[in-house]
Amino acid sequence: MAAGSERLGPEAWVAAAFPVLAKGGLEAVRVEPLAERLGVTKGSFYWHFKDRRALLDAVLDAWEERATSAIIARVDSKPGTPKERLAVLMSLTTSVGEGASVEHAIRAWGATDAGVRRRLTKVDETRQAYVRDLLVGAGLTPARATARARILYLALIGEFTWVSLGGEASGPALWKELYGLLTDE
Amino acid sequence: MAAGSERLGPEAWVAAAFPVLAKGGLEAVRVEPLAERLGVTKGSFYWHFKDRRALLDAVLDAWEERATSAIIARVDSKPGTPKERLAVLMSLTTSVGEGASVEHAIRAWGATDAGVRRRLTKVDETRQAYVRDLLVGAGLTPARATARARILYLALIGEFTWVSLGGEASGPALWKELYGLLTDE
DNA sequence: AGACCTCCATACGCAACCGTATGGAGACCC
DNA sequence: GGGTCTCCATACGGTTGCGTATGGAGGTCT
Repeated sequence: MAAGSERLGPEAWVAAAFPVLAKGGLEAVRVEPLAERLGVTKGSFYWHFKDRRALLDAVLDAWEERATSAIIARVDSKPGTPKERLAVLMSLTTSVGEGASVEHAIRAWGATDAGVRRRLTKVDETRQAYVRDLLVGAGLTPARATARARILYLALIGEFTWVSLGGEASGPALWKELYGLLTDE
Repeated sequence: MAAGSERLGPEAWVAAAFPVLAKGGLEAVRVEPLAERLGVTKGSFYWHFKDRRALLDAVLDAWEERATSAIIARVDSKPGTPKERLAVLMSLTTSVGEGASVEHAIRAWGATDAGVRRRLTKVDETRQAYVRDLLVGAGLTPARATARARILYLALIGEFTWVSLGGEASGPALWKELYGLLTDE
C-alpha cells in the first residue's frame, strides 16, 4: 500500500540484493524476504528470473563489472607515473564503504561454491597483475614486483574483511606507510 | 551400522563441527546433518546442548583457545630475539592448513553476528598487540610498529581468505620479503 | 470493443530444519 | 532384580523458504 507502485525489472531485484548481501551475507539473499522488501510477491520474482541462482549470477555479474573493470578504467584514465597511479589505486580501493562488505560476503560465498571461486580467482589475478605492472613500471624487478603486489593485495583483502566486520578503516597514514615500503621510499 | 558405537560427549559434536564449518561455512553446521554424520539422531544432540547456538558457542570457545592463546604460547616458549620470534610467528601462522578455512568461516560469520564480532575483535587486538610488541622490541618506533603490525595482520587475514578459497599458499619467499620490509632489512 | 501481452497476486505442494515430548536400552548401584 | 541415571531413538508440530500453477489487472494495438 502506498509504496512506490512502479513496475519492476530484473535490475531492481539485483539492486535490492546488494545491501542485503552486504549486511546479511549470502544466506540472507532469499526470494521471499526480498520480495517483501520490494513490496511485491515472489510471483514477480519468478517472472524475471528462472530461480534464485539466476539472481545470484546476475549479482555476481554486476559486482564483477563494478569492482574490477570500473576501478581499473578509472585509474587508467588518469595519466601519471606508475607510482602516482598506484597511490590513486590504493586510495580508491580503500574507501569503498559498502563495497567492502559486498566483497567480503562474496568471498565467504566462494568457500562453498566452485563457480564463485572461479570468478574470484579471475578477479584476483586481474587485480594483482595490474598492481604488479605498476610496480614493474616503478622500477622493481619482476620477481619483487610480483611478491609485493601479492602483499598489497592480501592486505587489501584483509582490510575489506576488517572494515566489513566493524573495524575502523586503517586510514591514509597506514596506506602511506605500506606504499613507502612497497616502493622503497 | 558397524560405526563406532561409542557414546558421545559434547566434545565429539564440537570436533565434528570444525571440518563442516571449514568446508561449508556456518550454514552447514546444522543439527540434523551433523547427527547423521555422527551416526546418531538429534535426540543425542539436545541431550548435550540446549540448542544449536550452544554448539556454536562451544565451537567458538575451542577456536579462540587454539587459534590465539596456543600459538602465542608456543612462540613465547622459545627464546630468541624479537625478530627471530617474529619469523617464528609468521612461519607458524602461515602453515595452518584447515585452520585457515575455519578462521575464514568464522570471519564470514562475524558479518552477521555481533557476538562473534566482539570475539573476533578481541582476538584481532590480542594478535596485533603481540606483533606490535615484537616490532617495538626490534627497534621500531611505537607508531611505526603499530602501523606495520596492522599491515602484517591484514596480510595474514588476506592469506587465510586466499588459501581457504583454493589459492595456493603464498610461500616462504613472499613472507620473507614481507619480513624484510617490516624490519627494514 | 476485443484480443493480447506484461507484470504481479494468490494458492499450493514439497523439503529441510528447529526444538520438544516421551519412552526405551544399557550400565551401575545396592 | 528393582531403582536410577545417562544417553539416545522416535515421533510430532511449527517455521521458512523454494519453485509451480493459474488467474487477474492494466496497458497496447487494431
